[in-house]
Amino acid sequence: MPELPEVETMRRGVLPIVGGRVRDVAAPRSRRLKRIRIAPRLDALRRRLVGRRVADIGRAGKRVLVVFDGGDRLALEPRMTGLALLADPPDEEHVRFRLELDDSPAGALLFWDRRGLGSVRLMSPREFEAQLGPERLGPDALSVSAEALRERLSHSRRAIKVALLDQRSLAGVGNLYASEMLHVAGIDPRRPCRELRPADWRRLRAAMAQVLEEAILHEGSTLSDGTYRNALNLAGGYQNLHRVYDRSGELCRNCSRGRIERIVQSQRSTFFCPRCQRPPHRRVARP
DNA sequence: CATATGTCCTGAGAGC
DNA sequence: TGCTCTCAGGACATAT
Repeated sequence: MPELPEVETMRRGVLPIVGGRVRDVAAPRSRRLKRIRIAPRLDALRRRLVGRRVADIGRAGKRVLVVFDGGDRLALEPRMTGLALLADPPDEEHVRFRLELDDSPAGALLFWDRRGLGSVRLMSPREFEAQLGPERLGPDALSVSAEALRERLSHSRRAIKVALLDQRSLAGVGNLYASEMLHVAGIDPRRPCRELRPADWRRLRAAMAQVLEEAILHEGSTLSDGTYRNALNLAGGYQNLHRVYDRSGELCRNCSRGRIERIVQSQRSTFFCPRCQRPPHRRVARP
């Protein structure tokens, strides 16, 4: 489930192809598996990309962007099980797309995706603006200010955990890191955004930066299914530092007394410590 | 307008 | 053992 830290790790891992020139593109077919979304069609993609140089590797929320000279961008969207790889893939069957390169230390950039919910899309600058511009994608969670965070979310009636997953409001946070950052901030995931106070937003912003930066340092989280890998097909290490995610019934690593609970919000699992993430005391009205 | 729900997809694991 | 069922949750389309 690549979220911001995993996708940022992919981005950094793919940086060696900057300067490379596209020799060809390929979308290997597996008889057994459905085809992932690739746009435009492969022949059009080939026409537009062969001969182009890779100018940069960027990131838009949870997508890796291969930026070509001329400004077109190839957006690799991993969704649940997608990987951007320079090394040999976990298996050949699930390789969905190849960008073959000259003048690059890596011969090819691969998009591998076991479940096939991901996509590969080439966008002109106009298309990029329409599909992944500020109208569609909120400020990046790694750099958002406390003020912008509050401005984007504080009017919502939704529970804070649910709102954090809305990519239009804030880009990059997914199910796992939403639980983790709310635990560090000491905020109950069920609290409606409108009831959070300025101090809560400041703590949340600090916890967000702390958790995401720490996770990037450890190259993301490889969960028990082992799917997520960096660009060299190596597992991440942040799963060993999870405070609440997938730790139901275990002791809280902060207070050592609460037991982590699992609840369901918007059909997704949320994990929290009922001791460390209590609802706030009501302010007592003075006479 | 904001928010909620259904859908896609594959493989792992549970239960019988 | 092998079958069926459920679940995981990204983003988007559709419904309320």
